[in-house]
Amino acid sequence: MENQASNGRKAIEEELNKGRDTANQLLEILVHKSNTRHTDAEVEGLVLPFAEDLARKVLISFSNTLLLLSTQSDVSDGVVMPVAVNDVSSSLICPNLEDKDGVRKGSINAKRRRISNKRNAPTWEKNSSHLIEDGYIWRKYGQKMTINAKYLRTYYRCTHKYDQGCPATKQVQRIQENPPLYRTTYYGHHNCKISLSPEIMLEPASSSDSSVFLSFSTTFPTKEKYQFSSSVLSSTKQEPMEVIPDDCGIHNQLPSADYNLLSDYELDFNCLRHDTMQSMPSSTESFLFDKVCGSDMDFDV
DNA sequence: ATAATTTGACCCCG
DNA sequence: CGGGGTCAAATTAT
Repeated sequence: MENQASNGRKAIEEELNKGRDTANQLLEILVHKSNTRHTDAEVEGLVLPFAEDLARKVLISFSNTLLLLSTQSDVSDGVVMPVAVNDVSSSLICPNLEDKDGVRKGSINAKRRRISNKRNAPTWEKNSSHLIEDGYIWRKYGQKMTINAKYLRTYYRCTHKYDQGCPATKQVQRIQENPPLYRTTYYGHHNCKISLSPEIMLEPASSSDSSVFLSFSTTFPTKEKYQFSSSVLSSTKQEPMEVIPDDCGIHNQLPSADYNLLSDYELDFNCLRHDTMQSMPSSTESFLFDKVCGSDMDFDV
């Protein structure tokens, strides 16, 4: 019992640390942005999405912390396990931004002429020790063994490609086995509209119960949902082939625990959709603040 | 029943 | 022609 409490405390600390780290990353991005000359389009198309991602993570950390705090005082509702928030050391590479050493000056000009080719320059890419969830719903449409990669590469497109004509795609390339490492490369931008629950909108100034994301807990009455969403991540759904069953031992600590936290895995509520998709057609699909930067790029079209 | 994944074929492009 | 990306029919999951 005291153990639980200390576990909870530890988890809280971890969450806070994580939030701090993420905020630092965000700061770095912003500083880097202002130190480097980028066109608006570059900032908008490359920097923003990542910054947004980081901001989201910060918010998640807040939410998790709050959740932990509230759960701690009400232990009967569920056991809070330390979610082994093994730092999601994910590094981001913005391929288009990387040439700050003057390697390729033309990119600024090239920003709009990518229409010619189908395979455009990546929007951004990210290495991660786990499968990235980014808040969007992806549909796998292929996989390939590429010539000089030892591992499979899988191809995903936005689920709304056909019903909304959303052009976004991504590739996930496993680049390392032992400490699992994936490179996720995004192409194109989402223009799909997702029904967005107003509660989920970012509302920095709400003073009282600012647990913005905790609205999930109200959206989903039972904690099964949480379990579901957390397990789905590491097991089947997303990257069946490529998924590593025992995600770098992150879950090792947790027997069958129903930890209610949103770990970085669940970070993006994408996964929550799995149980809603059939049953509730117009449901508040529950995720995404992506609307925030919904100024769909000047790209293409 | 519908939706997602699997997987070999197909289709460019260099 | 080969490689990488996508399609689509069959299969599997929900």
